[in-house]
Amino acid sequence: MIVEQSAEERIIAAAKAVFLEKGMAGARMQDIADRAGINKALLHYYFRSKDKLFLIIFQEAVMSFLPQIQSLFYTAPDISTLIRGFVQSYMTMLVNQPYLAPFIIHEINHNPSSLWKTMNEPGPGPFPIEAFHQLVEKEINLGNIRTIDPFQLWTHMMGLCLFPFLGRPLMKMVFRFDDPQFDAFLGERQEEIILLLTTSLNLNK
Amino acid sequence: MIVEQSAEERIIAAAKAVFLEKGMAGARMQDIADRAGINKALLHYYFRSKDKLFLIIFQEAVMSFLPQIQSLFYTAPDISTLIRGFVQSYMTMLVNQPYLAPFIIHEINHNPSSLWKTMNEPGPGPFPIEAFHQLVEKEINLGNIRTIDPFQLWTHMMGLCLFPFLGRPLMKMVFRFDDPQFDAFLGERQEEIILLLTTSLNLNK
DNA sequence: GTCTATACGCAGATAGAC
DNA sequence: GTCTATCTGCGTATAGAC
Repeated sequence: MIVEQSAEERIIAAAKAVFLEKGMAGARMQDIADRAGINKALLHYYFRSKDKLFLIIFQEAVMSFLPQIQSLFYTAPDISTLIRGFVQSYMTMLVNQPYLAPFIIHEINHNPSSLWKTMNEPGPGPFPIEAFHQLVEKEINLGNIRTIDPFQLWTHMMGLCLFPFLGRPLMKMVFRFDDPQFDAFLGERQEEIILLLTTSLNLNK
Repeated sequence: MIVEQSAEERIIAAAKAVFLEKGMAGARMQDIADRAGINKALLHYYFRSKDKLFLIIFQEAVMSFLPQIQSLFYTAPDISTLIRGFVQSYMTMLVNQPYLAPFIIHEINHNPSSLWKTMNEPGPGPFPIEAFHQLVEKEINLGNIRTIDPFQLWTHMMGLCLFPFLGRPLMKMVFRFDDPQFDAFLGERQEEIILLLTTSLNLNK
């Protein structure tokens, strides 16, 4: 069933598509208006400026970019299950939103202040780093994994999952992959990352 | 001793600084002229357009971004030495060029065609993926490392080293690190990456 | 709320003097 | 080669009719 969208909803959807693909500096209000099926003036009627509209899209994007793994912490019986669940759900999300990672990386490096605006909002923080910290230390004390800095482990997980979505054009060129080959590579990568992390942490007893 | 630079050299240096910091869409010809100590007209005298100037800087950046590890292949006695040499030299380069990684990632995703122009130039290819492929397969056949797709290993190495330089603002926020803390984190990261890779490949006998 | 028309500033590129 | 002055188009934002 097709639902009628209000002008405001159509603008948000259009702005999200254009900003994520082109970035703040490359996006054009005209493109957003065209995609939403309205004209430029109406954009300024609903949202005063390009900056205001961008901030809304940016904040929404940051929230979906930072892994929402609170639930994983409370359901995963051990860190092996956590890693597996994280890698699978995070990479699936990235496959479905191919522009998200390059967008976030670019914008946080060029306008860090908008990142802080996002963080100073009410509600639960975007990522429970303390909980992750405690879980890793618990597993180390139990002798389940080797000694490792939780910050380093977090960076491993993020970097291993994210890089293919950031460097895709480069990798396609260096590897001489076409799109189907790259998709196959991504599919195999989930298990490879899980294997890499678990073997290094001594989880594959 | 201070060497006199020609106007053309000063422009290239200024363009490199501005383009890497702001990106193609965010860079301004006026900024480049100011930094080079000349005026806008002279930019167009030496380089016909912003696009032409950008392409020069972009090609140079890609060459320094793709690891130049040909020499490592011929001097490293084994893959453990290769990994260690790669991680140390690559991360040192990235520390010294903090804008390089975000710049490349953004531009290749927004103008992939310029990447192909870069690659179709004469001279040695930017990265000897075949040589890497053969080395990994040789080590697998010798029983020195576990079975692994060389493309996956390459992606591990790149992603693990690069991500902190791409997500720095995000990580500083999530980890609540200031600059000295982040630098210390980067220093420790080199050995952590080497440990992660070697233990997972069964190289730490 | 939605539109057309337009004001305003900015940035890339050029003309032409020296 | 290097400069000042200027042209031109584009993009954000606003004015005002309906």
